[in-house]
Amino acid sequence: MLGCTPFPYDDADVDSIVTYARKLEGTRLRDYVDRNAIANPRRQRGVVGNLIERYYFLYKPNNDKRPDFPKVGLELKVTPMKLVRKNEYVAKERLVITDINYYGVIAETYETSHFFEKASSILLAVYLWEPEVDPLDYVFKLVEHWHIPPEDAPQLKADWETVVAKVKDGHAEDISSRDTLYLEACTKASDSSVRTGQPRSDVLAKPRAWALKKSYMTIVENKFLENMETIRRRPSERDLDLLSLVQERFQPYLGKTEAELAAVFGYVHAGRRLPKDLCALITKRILGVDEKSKITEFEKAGIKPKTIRVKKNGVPKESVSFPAFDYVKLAKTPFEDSDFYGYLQQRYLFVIYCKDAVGEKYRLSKVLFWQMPESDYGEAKRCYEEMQKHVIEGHAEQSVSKKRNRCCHTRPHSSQKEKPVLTPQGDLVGKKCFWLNNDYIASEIAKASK
DNA sequence: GCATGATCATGC
DNA sequence: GCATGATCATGC
Repeated sequence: MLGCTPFPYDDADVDSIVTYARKLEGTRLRDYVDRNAIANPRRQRGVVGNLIERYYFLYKPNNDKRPDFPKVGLELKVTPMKLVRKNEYVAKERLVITDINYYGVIAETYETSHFFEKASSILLAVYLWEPEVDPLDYVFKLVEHWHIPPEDAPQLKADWETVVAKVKDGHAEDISSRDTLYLEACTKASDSSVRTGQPRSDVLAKPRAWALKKSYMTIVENKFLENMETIRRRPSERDLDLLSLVQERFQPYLGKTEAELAAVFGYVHAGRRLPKDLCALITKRILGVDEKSKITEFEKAGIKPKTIRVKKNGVPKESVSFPAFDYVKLAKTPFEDSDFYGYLQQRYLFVIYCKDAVGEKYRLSKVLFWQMPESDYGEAKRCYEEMQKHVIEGHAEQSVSKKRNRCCHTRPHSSQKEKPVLTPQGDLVGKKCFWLNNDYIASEIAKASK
């Protein structure tokens, strides 16, 4: 049968292609490619994918709109993962699916869309990227025939529609990756000054492409790993996007006190106080996920659950802390490259408990997805740079007080017993971290509730 | 009562 | 034993 094709697989048979592709697992490009045959063996974008097409699947990379395996509508995607710590792999990049044509997309529905067609059948080949390693020596970790999982379809559709709605409103120039959870409209990297037309406005917009987010791809690629659980949807919930699903699940528990919730889920034990991470536990239980598991949907969208206890006056009892920072690193890292900047882009599920007007008890009052508005990054940057200035001037022990900044401050994050850490001047100072001001959080919660 | 400092609890 | 998230404690 293989004799019918010029390939080492039957290009009219998906199974044959996938079976052949799987043999990549555990091997390297070097196993198929003669180094001398490669004219320009530089590290460059897409080089691994191109070489695989040419030297493993034995076809010429095409740039036209047809699928890579046109007879069966199968799209090949070759993409890197990297190791961030022991046993923890993350996607190194988003997975770009296809360009967005602003003129075409407004005539599509999600189900008839170009994106849907391209994403419906993907041959995913994942290799392990390593610094300082020749691309020919990257090892392929995983080859999968991937389809859109049914449980992700509602969220992907919601994301797709969010982006397309902006094009329909004549605001393609306002599209941002921040608008969506799993699927994003990412800018095309080549030249950031390029602009293109859009159908319902004369304003030029950046050209963009549909891409599955990095956080999403991390989960797709880790799916063979354990301790990750998907929220099991009831039939009536099948078409809900993530926020609606979460809100629906929390609905029956709103108004209950922490003690009541703890009792419902069996966390009350004589002579023992309630666990400190009760909220995180309860969130998982309300969503029907084992307490030891991570929630697949939250990981895909990079969402962290966070308890917020709100006092009678509407202000959270505590500010929200981030991990401690390194003085030496802080001194030499610009805000835009900092860990802090990364944390600010974190998306949260705020699980909000309010103290009721009469009693003294906190009651579960609402859940809310939150992300810092971009318009506040400038204020956060001011805080960062003020702390940076203290460190550079040899006053690492000095914090940026809450009164000096609308959004954030710095504070110690260690006990006296814990050992101090080095500053650029070689002094030893107790660890500190950035915090989001509780009154800032209060105003953000109020904004979202309007 | 708030801002800031200090410490606890848990998981790896 | 440390990193991280959550919360308590105290001094103005």
